[in-house]
Amino acid sequence: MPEGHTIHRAARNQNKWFKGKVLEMRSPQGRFADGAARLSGQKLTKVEANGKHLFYRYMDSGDVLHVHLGLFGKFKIRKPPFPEPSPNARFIAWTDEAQLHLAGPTACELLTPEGMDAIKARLGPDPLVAGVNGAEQIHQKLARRKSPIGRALLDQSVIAGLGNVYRAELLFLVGLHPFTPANEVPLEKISELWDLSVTELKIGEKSGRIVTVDPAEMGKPSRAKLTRYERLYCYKRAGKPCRRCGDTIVSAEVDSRKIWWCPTHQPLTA
DNA sequence: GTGTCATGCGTAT
DNA sequence: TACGCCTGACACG
Repeated sequence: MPEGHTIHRAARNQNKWFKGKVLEMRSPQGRFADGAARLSGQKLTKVEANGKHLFYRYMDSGDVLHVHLGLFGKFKIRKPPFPEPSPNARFIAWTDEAQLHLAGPTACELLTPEGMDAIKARLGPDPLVAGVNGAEQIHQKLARRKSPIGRALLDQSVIAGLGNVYRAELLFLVGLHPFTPANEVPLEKISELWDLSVTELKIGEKSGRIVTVDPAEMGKPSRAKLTRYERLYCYKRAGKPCRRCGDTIVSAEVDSRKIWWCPTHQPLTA
């Protein structure tokens, strides 16, 4: 389930197990055989997350492993005794203590540091990178865009790390209709959106799932007590009542991705 | 068991 | 705008 929170969580977890360690590596599926052969036996300096991208730094050689999970990619961390890797594993990498198992990524490639910088350069601010305030930057990028804010939020060069779930939920939380022209969203609203992104993605990174609903509104004591059907306000809730006002959640397609909103909380003419 | 859809994105048209 | 890539979950029968 890869939006930015998943990627940062993966980096944190993988650093815990593999940072500073010499990793053996191979590609059961074969599509990363050359890369695995090159990296195998190298010491992994650290894992960095930026938006939905992961960069594995090998400072001794300068090699960078770039992974993007896309829609289907998944990591597993396994403890010994290691089970047989699935034949479709793009790579497995391991020490004596743990094994990292990757399947189904959109990107798994070797880069130079320059190649990594080029990818980072085209990403907008990432709410999960500490110490960044992206509001001004985002506002400037949107200044000349008449296209809908609902499209802009999935553009990784505007803001890095949001996916379709956070898009719908954040727009609900700030009360913006997804079809609002991006350049008509005032800086204060962008600021609100940015701050909420930080808050919500942090919650997602900690818990490992996207939970935007305030548990008190559902009469629950904590986020952890919410059922899978109670965690979101809008995403995939077409035809259901808004949790706050009871109006019917509606949906539409933007660039062949679905989006959901509450007509009352997110009027087009705000 | 089969079919559809999905938290993504690059490339071709 | 459409398609291809890649996998797993779930609805349906």
